[in-house]
Amino acid sequence: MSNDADRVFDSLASAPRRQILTFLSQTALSTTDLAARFTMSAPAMSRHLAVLAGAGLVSGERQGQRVLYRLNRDVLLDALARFASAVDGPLRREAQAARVPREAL
Amino acid sequence: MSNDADRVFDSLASAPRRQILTFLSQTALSTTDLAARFTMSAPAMSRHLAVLAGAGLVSGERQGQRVLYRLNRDVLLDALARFASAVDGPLRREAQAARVPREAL
DNA sequence: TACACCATTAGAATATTTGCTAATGATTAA
DNA sequence: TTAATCATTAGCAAATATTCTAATGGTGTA
Repeated sequence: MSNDADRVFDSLASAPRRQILTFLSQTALSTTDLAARFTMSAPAMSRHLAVLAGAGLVSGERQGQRVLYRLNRDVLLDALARFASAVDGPLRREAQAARVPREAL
Repeated sequence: MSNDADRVFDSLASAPRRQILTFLSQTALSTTDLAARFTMSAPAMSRHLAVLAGAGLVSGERQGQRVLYRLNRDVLLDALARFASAVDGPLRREAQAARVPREAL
């Protein structure tokens, strides 16, 4: 019964996973690359990446032996924006409708 | 060792808690009010509210027997915006600097 | 083929979360 | 004061999450 927002916010509840996303916002990295940056075992990192991928926040693409993970920036920002809209109170509703598209910021 | 962001995102990992925040975005509500809307015991709701209050996302004010909880909208939106900025890649950095203040949207 | 390396899955230990009921505090009203 | 109501804390059980090491799978190279 878990929807997209559930998976995204479950993913973001982990500080290491949020940090992973910030690393991936700079460049694509492999499981081992990331594990080294975290002093964390590769299996543990692999699980974190699986959680993030399950939420659609990252995508892994095999490049030879390695699997390069990249951030799906739009999925993440859309989820944040969607929830931000949901908690924007009645007074801000019309402002929401006239919101400037993210690309224009 | 948990910082503000940790507490905010830990809070948001729970679907009921996210829903609580959307309810509170409309109006202040008491523990019992909220428990009734969730088919959840009052103690369970009280704990959720304690978690949210610990993250600074809501504030409770006693009004006679009841305790009215309100959403601290700015704390929530600031946390979301801060993380969104952190994952905005290099290409968007300069756009960030020129970002339109939230109030102007 | 045989070996090395990277990634993932499996299994286990520990810790945390989440829900309940029961008990305790706090406040108002009879 | 006594009773009623709302909120919270305490104690417990079940489920989940996080980490490790060991085992397995996939890929490239000698």
